[in-house]
Order: sequence, then structure tokens, then C-alpha cells
Amino acid sequence: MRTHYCGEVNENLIDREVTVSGWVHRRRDHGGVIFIDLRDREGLVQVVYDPDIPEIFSIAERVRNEYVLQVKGKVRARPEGTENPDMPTGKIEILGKELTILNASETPPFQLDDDDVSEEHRLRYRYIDLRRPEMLNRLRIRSKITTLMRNFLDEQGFMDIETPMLTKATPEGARDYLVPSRTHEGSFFALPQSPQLFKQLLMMSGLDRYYQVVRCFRDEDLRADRQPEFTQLDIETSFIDENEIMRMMEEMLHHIFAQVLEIPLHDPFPRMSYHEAMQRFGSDKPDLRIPLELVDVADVMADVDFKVFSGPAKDPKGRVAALRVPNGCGLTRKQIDDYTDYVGIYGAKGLAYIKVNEWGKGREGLQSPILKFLPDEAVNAIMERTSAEDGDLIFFGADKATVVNEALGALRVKLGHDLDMVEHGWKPLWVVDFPMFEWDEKASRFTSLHHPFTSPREEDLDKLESDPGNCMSRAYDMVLNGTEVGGGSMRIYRQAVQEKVFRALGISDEEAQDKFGFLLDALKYGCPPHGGIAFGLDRLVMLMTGAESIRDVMAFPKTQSASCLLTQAPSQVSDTQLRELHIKLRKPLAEKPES
RNA sequence: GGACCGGUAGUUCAGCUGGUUAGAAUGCCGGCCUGUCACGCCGGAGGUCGCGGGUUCGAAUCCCGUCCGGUCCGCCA
Repeated sequence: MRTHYCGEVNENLIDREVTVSGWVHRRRDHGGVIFIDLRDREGLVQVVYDPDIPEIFSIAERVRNEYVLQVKGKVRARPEGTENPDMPTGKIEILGKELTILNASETPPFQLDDDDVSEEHRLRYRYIDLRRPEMLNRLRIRSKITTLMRNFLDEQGFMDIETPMLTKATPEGARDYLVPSRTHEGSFFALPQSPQLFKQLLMMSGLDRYYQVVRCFRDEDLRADRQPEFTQLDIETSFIDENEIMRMMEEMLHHIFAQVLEIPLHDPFPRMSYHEAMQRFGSDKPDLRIPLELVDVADVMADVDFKVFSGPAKDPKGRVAALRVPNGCGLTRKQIDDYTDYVGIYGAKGLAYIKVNEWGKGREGLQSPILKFLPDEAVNAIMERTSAEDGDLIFFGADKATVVNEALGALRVKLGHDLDMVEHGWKPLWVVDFPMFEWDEKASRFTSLHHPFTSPREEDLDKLESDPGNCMSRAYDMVLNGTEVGGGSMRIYRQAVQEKVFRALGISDEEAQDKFGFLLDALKYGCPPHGGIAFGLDRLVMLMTGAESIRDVMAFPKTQSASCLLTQAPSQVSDTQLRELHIKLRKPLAEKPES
């Protein structure tokens, strides 16, 4: 007799003897009869113990929630009148004939069928939290997605190759997690932020189709969708260009969505330039489900007698944009004040608006604190350009372009959700034509928009030195419902170009040699044209499972302060360990409390 | 580094304009109930109100500090 999963026990097994193992989801004792809902990762089944078999019944009486049992018994249809069609196995039950308590359990620290347990408790007792069907299902989907990825890539001739977890610290990019070297006093490994350089080296080795489902580490502050360690699907190919890579990746995503969610995606994914995305949506990862768009009005504001608008309108780095909200007249003063506070988070100093009550009446039909500053021709132009209709509300942002984009871009998304304007379904797109660099005001130098190994467009090679700000790259991001799920690029494969990019980034030749000498060397020995992409697996699983937090799609995540409530990591280590690693703490370790 | 929200029975929360013995639901323990499935009924146990300090005759409640959890800004090539 084989052992079944509890969730597998169904009507087809009626009259069969079965053995199932699982956890006691709930024990009920009604009159003489004891009912045990037994649970495993596949589902529930109800076991009934009859008082006519006293020796088994007395064991069943001792059973408590979360005990681990093995049950042998006969599957039968429930007696008439006791069926429960709401339960997946509501028409059958197991009449228990043997019962073994494989292990007892203390009363669990929280109820497994309570959806409102604080995350703090769930993380402290994660092993129990993961027993919940909701969590099991997310991990199951995650596993299915990685399996589909692996199989798809395998069929396309990709090789799964591992790269080092102990590697070299990188000066650009995120903060590294460092690992002190015992054998080299004062030296440190870094955990990889991504296998970027190793996969490029693999291309130089001729392993022209590489992939890896790989853990990456970044020591930066956490967010609802950001953990210090996360998983990428990392891909690199040689001899094929960005169009072929994007096409192949689209195919993979189509495949995954079809298999996991039985949903067809648009074919092919639309493409949008970075510039267009910023102009229309104020974001390089636009959520196309939200039918709101930014409209430039700088030209009509340039000469108005209102410096808040005319200043940014005349500033080459400024932007003045309008955001029309259909039927937005219904927003109350309080709501508008709240939105003003909201854009303040992004540095916006205010949020001007016009309510379009009845445009047929002209200016009299408009309601706005800024109307008095706007001449008729400006009002007319705004109304025409935003296609505003009666009942609409128009928000305005005027500031540095970065501030306007971030503020109105975020406001657009918030309004979309608040006003229930988010379309259902999936809106993937490729964002392309990124600039190579963006200017960092604080450091007063250029930084990479993507990373320093991204290839510039062939026709922009001259601009690396003459006009870096207008040099475009061969990078591409896959965006899905406002989330960047993947990003990649064609890479630099000529040493001279790589050196020029380092110089444009203000990295001296000496520093480049020190940090990336191995890459510059490798580029001398026959590097093929290559490019690739990396998908954020956690974010993709979040989207596909509808999870609100990245923690909900990881088995053992960290808290916002980057600690593990389950293991209490990070923790102090012994003086011996520190000595071996040649580390002296500035402050002596606190006495460990007796435990 | 910064802004905001939260921390009170095992759990989820109420109480917070200071004032008897800090409540509810659920869970837990015991009893009753011969088909329950959010079972029902009766009874019981269970709290350093995160921690420290201050104000006060009196603090869960007000003030300051601190720790923990969360959301966001900065940060995340």
C-alpha cells in the first residue's frame, strides 16, 4: 500500500485502504466521534475515529493541533447529510483504522488559518508559517518558474555554469558584502552583486550560451521589493544582437506565463524609448495599465507671470508638465492636499491644479489657485493639449526635470490605484535607447545608467569623449506592470572602447587597471561580440503570485534592518574567530547574556 | 542619514482628552454534546501594557530617549 498525500485522497479512492501522513490541522471532538483534519503540502483530508475501536480512539483523543501523524484507514463516502461541498475532499473521509503519532507539537505560536498574523511572528517561526497553503503555493510557483526557465534555456542550447560567491570587491555600484580573508591579512572577498564580469569572461571562453539561477548580494537598505540577497536568472550570449536576445526572452516569458498562469502575453512586446517613457510617464519603468500621461506645457508657461512655472519652463534642466485626471473634479480639497504631501516626498515643492467644472463658460468654468497667473492663451493651450473635458482635474509639476518626473510619475501611479483606474491584465514592454550616462550632481561626474560594461551605440562612439551626456547605449529593460523584471545590454567587447568608458566615468587608468585589470586583459585575447540580460526572479514571482512583498516569495527572508528573526543573524562571533581573521573591533564586544 | 505608522493575554486587536480590579475575539486547559467541518454549550487559566527615564497624588494613556517590526525618501553601477 503506497503512501498518499492527504490532498490526493479523492473520490477515486473510495473503498481503498490508504496510508497518509501529515500534520493535524484541526481536531474536533463531537459527542463520541473524533474528527481530524490532516494536512500536508497537497491539501487536507478528514479522518474519522469511531469510539467502537477504543484503543485507537484513545490515541486520537491525545492528538492536538500540529501533531505529526501517520494514518491508515479506508476511504469512504461521507454518510448522507454530512457532505461538505466547500471542502476539496468534502465528499469523502478516511475511516481511521491505525493511528501513529510520529511526533507531538507544542501549541503553535500562532494559528495557521489566521491570515492576520504579524510578519514579525511569521518570520520568527518561519518554519511554521511556510506550512500555510498560501506560502506553500508561492514557493511551488517559484519552483515551477525556475524549472520552466531552465528547461527553456536548455532546449535553446544554454549551459548552466556556476560562478564564484567569493570574489573581488567592485568600486562602482552598490555597497559590497565583504568577507575577510583568513589567509591574507587585511584583504577581503566580496559577495557578488551579480556575476556580470564572470559571464562576460565565459563568453570570451567560447561558452556562447550561458545561464545561471544565481544568488546576488547588495548591502543597501531594504524595501518591500528589495532584499540584501536575491536571485537572478542571469543570461549571456555571444554573436547575437539585442533584437535576437529580446525576441528569445519574450518567447521565454510567453512560455512561462502560458504554463504557470495560462495567460497569453502580447506578442511581440511593445518597445518604447527611455526618452518617451520619461516624457509620457515620468518613469523608465512605466505601468502601462494606468491610462494617465504627462504632457509637456513648458512652452506655454515660459512667459507667464508666475516664477514657479516660468522659471523651470526656461531652465534647460527644468520641466513643466501637466497630468490630466479624468473626472478628477470629485477630488476634495483634503485629497488634493494629501497628494501635495505625497509629491513632496519626491522633492516637489507644491502641486498646482485646475478643476475643469464647465469649460463652455471659459475661465469662469475653471477653478484653480493659479488661474490668475495664466493668460488666456496659456489656459487655452493647456486645455487643448491635455484634451481636458468637463469634470476633469489637471495637476501640474514644475521643477527640475528629475523632480517633475519622479513626483508626477509617482503621482500618476498612486492616482491610478486610488481612483481604481488600473486595467486588469499584463502589460509588458521593452524600454530601449537608454543614455550611457547620467550626471551625478553631488559627485559632479557621470555615472553609468546601466553599468560600465554596457556598449555604447556604434554611431555614438565619438560622443564618449566629446559629448558623453548624449551618448546612447545598447541597453534594454523588460518592464511588466510598472516593475522592472529584467535588464540587459550588449556589452563592450573592444578594449579601447572599455577604456574610454572608464575614462568617461572619471575612473583613472590606474584605478581601472587595479579594479578591472583582469577584464581589460581578457578583452585583448579575442573577445566575441556578446550581450545578455538578468531577470529579477523574486520580483517576477511577486508579480505572478500577486505577492505584496518580496519576503512572501522567499522561504527565509530578512527584515527591513537586514536581520534574520529566525536565526538571529547577524550575530557576534568569538574573539578567536576575529583573531584568525585579523580583525580588531573598535569597541569591545558586549558581554553575551546568559541564555 | 531622514519622514511616517505600529509594539497591550499565545495570537489579532480595543482601551490612549491620565483616575477603582486593563477588556474582546480567537487560541489554550477542563467538562458536556453520537457527524462535526469557523460546530455548539458551560467553566477556567493566561498580561513586567517593548525597554529606560521624566511629569503627576496617580501613567497602558502625557513628555524625552532607546530597541524591535513595517511603508517610503536618500541609497540600490
